Amino acid sequence: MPSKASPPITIDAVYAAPGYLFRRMQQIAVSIFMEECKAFDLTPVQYAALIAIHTHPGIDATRLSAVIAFDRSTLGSVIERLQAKDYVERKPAPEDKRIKLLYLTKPGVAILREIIPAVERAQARMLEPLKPADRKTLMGLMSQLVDLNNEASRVPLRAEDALEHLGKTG
Amino acid sequence: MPSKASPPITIDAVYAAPGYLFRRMQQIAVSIFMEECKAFDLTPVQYAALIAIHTHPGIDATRLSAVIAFDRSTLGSVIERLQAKDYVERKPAPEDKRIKLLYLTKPGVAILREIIPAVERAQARMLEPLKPADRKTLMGLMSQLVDLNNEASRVPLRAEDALEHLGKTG
DNA sequence: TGTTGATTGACAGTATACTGACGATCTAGG
DNA sequence: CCTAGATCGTCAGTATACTGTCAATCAACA
Repeated sequence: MPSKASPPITIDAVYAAPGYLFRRMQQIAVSIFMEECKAFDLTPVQYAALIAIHTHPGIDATRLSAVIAFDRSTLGSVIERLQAKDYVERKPAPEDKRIKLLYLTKPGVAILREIIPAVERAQARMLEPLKPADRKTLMGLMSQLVDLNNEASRVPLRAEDALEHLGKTG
Repeated sequence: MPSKASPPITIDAVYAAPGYLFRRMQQIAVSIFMEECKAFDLTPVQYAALIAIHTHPGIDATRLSAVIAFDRSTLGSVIERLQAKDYVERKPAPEDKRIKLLYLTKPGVAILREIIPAVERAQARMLEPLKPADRKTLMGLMSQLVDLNNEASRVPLRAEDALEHLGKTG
């Protein structure tokens, strides 16, 4: 019985690895989200962006990327798509010509209200196979882990810091 | 205190949602993996593919996609990149002209042996912020959840079924 | 005030993911 | 034997992600 020698090079080791389980669960989560929300033609990322802009009207793209933890580079095209659907509008900031401020349009606010029940269903379905107590345990541990690992991936600002200049809307 | 009326439309609700935590954790996991393995120029997906081919030599692309749970469409380009790095070779199957069988090359086996310690470090780092008991709990719940949700995302075959025709190598 | 350094949004390049479609091929049924 | 349906690899199209770079702009300091 080898106690700690070289681990076996087998796919079974991968199945039990955290990285594999996180990737797989993310796939499943997106799939469930898309299924519940297919009537609305919004991706999880686009949904998160809408919510964040609703919470912080007038936020700029860089701060938005910190608030929902995704890449500045990617965010541009996400916003473009939301603009094309007429859910978001961009206004130049008067005091800083570099910045474009983001606001929800009326249709943007409307779709948000409509989609929320579907999103709630999706979130519930992701955890449905677990017993209620286990769901709570899992979410608690995931929250801790994401929080404590926050600096591990490129997020230029912590969400709280990102909002210092805004009026703390919300 | 409203008990269960319409939920608030706020970004804070998103932060506690399973979908957000899974997406964020996946980002973090990839980031840690790439950091630990940067000397090897292999992505998590490419690593999983190498391991799976090593475990099941002569597997074809469709079955491989089931074994590591990713999309058939995407797999083509992943294999191409592994082929370009001379880690994988593809041989036409004699009895079925549609199929191309996958094998690791000598450099493929070698890089696998070399990268494994780095991968182990990455996997450990992902869970490091948690107490040991909590790590175990989290992995147990994630395994359950992924397993029970397996059909939720498009995986054409369960891994076990996918391997019926192979000699159950491993 | 004038230049340095930081910030913003944009872009190019690479790598996953997923949908839907396609031709080539195999297999079963008639 | 020959056609209908399934399967294999591939490709086009869309959407995330991340690295690195760039011009325009701003802020701060000498």
